[in-house]
Parts: sequence; C-alpha cells; structure tokens
Amino acid sequence: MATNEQRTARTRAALLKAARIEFAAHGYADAATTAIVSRAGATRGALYHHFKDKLALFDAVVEAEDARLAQLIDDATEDMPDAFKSLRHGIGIYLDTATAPATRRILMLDGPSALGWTRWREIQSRHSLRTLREGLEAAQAQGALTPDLSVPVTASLFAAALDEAVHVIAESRNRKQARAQAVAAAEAMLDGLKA
Amino acid sequence: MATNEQRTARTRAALLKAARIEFAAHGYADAATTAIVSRAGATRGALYHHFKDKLALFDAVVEAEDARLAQLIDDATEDMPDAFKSLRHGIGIYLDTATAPATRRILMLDGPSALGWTRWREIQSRHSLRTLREGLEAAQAQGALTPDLSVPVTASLFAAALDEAVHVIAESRNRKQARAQAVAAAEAMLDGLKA
DNA sequence: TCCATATACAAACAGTCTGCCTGTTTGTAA
DNA sequence: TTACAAACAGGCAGACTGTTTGTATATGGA
Repeated sequence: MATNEQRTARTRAALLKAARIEFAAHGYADAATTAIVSRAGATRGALYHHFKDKLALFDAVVEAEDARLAQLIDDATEDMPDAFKSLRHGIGIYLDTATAPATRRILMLDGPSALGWTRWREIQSRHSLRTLREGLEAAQAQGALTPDLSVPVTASLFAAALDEAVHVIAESRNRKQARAQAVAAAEAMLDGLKA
Repeated sequence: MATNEQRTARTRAALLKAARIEFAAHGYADAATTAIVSRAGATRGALYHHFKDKLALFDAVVEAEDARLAQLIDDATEDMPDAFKSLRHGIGIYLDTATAPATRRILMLDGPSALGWTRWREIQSRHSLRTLREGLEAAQAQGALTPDLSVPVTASLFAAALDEAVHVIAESRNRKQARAQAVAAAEAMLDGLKA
C-alpha cells in the first residue's frame, strides 16, 4: 500500500512524537521504550530498526525541539534592523516558549546530562544558540559591542543565563514578577556587553 | 571493637568517596551500585542501610561537593573589603576548581537532571550560589549595584553563566585562551550590574 | 555480667528495562 | 515472478535496582 519511504517517515514521526511526550513526562532515564512504542502504535522492533539505541532517539528529539525553538525566534526577529532591539525581542520569545515543561525538561535538564555537554552544545550551536550568536555578531558589526569580546564564548555564557532564567520563571510562584526580574537581570548583563 | 557511631561514620565516608569516583567516571545513571560498594569495600546491604536509594546517595555526594567548593571560595575571599573585587576573585577560584572533571560532571551535568532543578538549586543556594549571592548583596549594600535588581535572581543567572564558562573552558583546546575569553565575557556582564 | 534489643551489615530474590537476535511480512527492482 | 532488501514483530539474555530475610555486632538496663 505505502511506499517504504512513506512507511519510514510515518513510523519515525510517530516515534519522535511519542518519545517527546514520554521523555518530557518521566525524564530520559525513566522513560521506558515500551511506553514510547506503545504510544506510537509501534513495537520495540521498529524502534531499534530506525534508531541505534534509546539515546539516538533522544538525540533526534532534542534536535527537533531546539530547531523548533530557533525557527520561532528567527521568524519573530527577521527584518529588525537594530541588533540590540532584535536581541531583546528574541530573548522574550525564548523565555516564553522554553518555559513549557516539555521543552525545559528535554532541552535543559536531560539534554546536557544524557547527550553529554559537547554533543548538546553542538546541537544548540546550530539552532537556538545560533540565533543568539548571530544577534551578537550583528551588534558587533554595528560597532555596538565591546570589540575585544569573543562572540561565541559570550553567546554561550549569556545563553546559559537565559536557560537559568527559564528555570527561575518556570518554578516561581509569581511567574509575572519572576519574568520581570529575570528580564531585568538579563538586560543588565546585556548592557554590560555594549561598547 | 568500634562504636556504632564510628562504624557508621567510616562506612558512610567510604561510600561517599567511592560514589564520587564512580558517579564522576560513568555519570549518575551508568554508575552501578555494585561498583560503588565494591570500591568502598562494602556491600549493597550496607549502602541501602545508610541511604534510602541510589538517588539519596547521589544527593549526599552533590551536597558535599558543593559545600567543598563554597568553603574554598569563602576562604579565599574573606576579609576583602571591596565587594566587586571580592566577587572577581571568587569567580576566578570557582572557574579553576569547578573545571575538575569530577566536579563538573557531578555538580553541573548530572546534578540538575538527576535531582531535579528545584532540589539542585536548593543545595546550591546553601553553598556555591550563596557565596555569589552574598557578594552581590555586599555590593548592593555598598551602593555599587543597580538598585532595582533582584539579587537572588541576578545571582542565579550569573551563576549559570559561570557554570557555562566552566564547560567552555574544560572542553576547549586552548584552556588559557578560553579562560581569558570567558573571564572577559563574565566581567563584562558583571559590569552591567553596576550602578 | 548477662540479656534483650536495636543497629549495622550480608546475601539472596523479584521485578524491570535495554539491546540483541531470529523470524516474518512487505516493498522493490531486474 | 523472482530474488533481495527493507521494515517490522516478538522473544531472550544480561544487568541493575530495591526489597526482604537472615546474621553479627554493639548498647543499655537489670
């Protein structure tokens, strides 16, 4: 009925979607592959045919999740001429979307631990971290950034601060207040990077 | 021969020491309790007598590790009158000690993932994060800090940036250069917090 | 000092989960 | 249509965690 390519695409998509839910709900370690394939309407045989192991499945979920985030930021900040204005806007988008429990758990808690920091950072640097780095590069090109700062390193450190802001906001009683405090702190740090 | 108190202290210490090594070498999830007790010269029976479960053992290791770090920073920065000078000195100590593979893996990679962000932060806020928060509070008391910033939130965000700096330094080819770049970025952000 | 009890282990056991392996079905290309 | 490859399905072995049952050692009162 279906071509092999279609079968593969369908099964992979179903597995990724189910895996995202299970990983988010129970964490990487405690998400059982049985539960994932059951939710996907597949079998463990299919899972291990399409993915090397459980970690490869998680890797694919992380990649998709971070790509989705980066896409949202790209869409929201395109055609903004002022670099720092664009950065601030992107930060707002990030804080509002990454606070979703699934994103937070998969991307920021289990990601570095399960994949290892190096692999995790490699994925980020192609998506969400890239958007931040490009923003800082634009600022540097406009001469708005302290010239002797390393943009990749600065972007990494600032991205980590934003990830922490996501945790602080998500776990706070008063989300609105926490968000305002986190934004104030983040923008103060950002101001320190200005020329 | 030995009092119960002594037996308990000896066994617990041996378990903690062995657990630190195994958790650092293989990560929380892949460190087997069999390997830990074997290294400690004990049995799994003893382990589960002294700790509720594997996670409770890890919790104790994290606590001890972060307390050790905070002690180092406290010792190095006591009797420094200028708040920002003390902060900068403490940051240096932190970057140089936390880059140790064991510390990095246990505290910064597996800590938040295994214990959960809330519990992890609760531990940090009593030790390494406390030193940073106290530094910022001192700066604020001296009127050197932007007054409307929330010190706890700002400390959290900045601590996360420092943790990222630790990763960047530890994974870099040229550690000396990476350290200089990370310090430059961190101090620029710190400058943004000044009044 | 002796005994009852609590503490500190030791070792076997049950349950779960991952990765592999073997077999079967479905698509593909000559 | 026929030979082969890809896509599953299901069972199995090994490892690991937490529990339970049993034993030795310490402790505190009679």
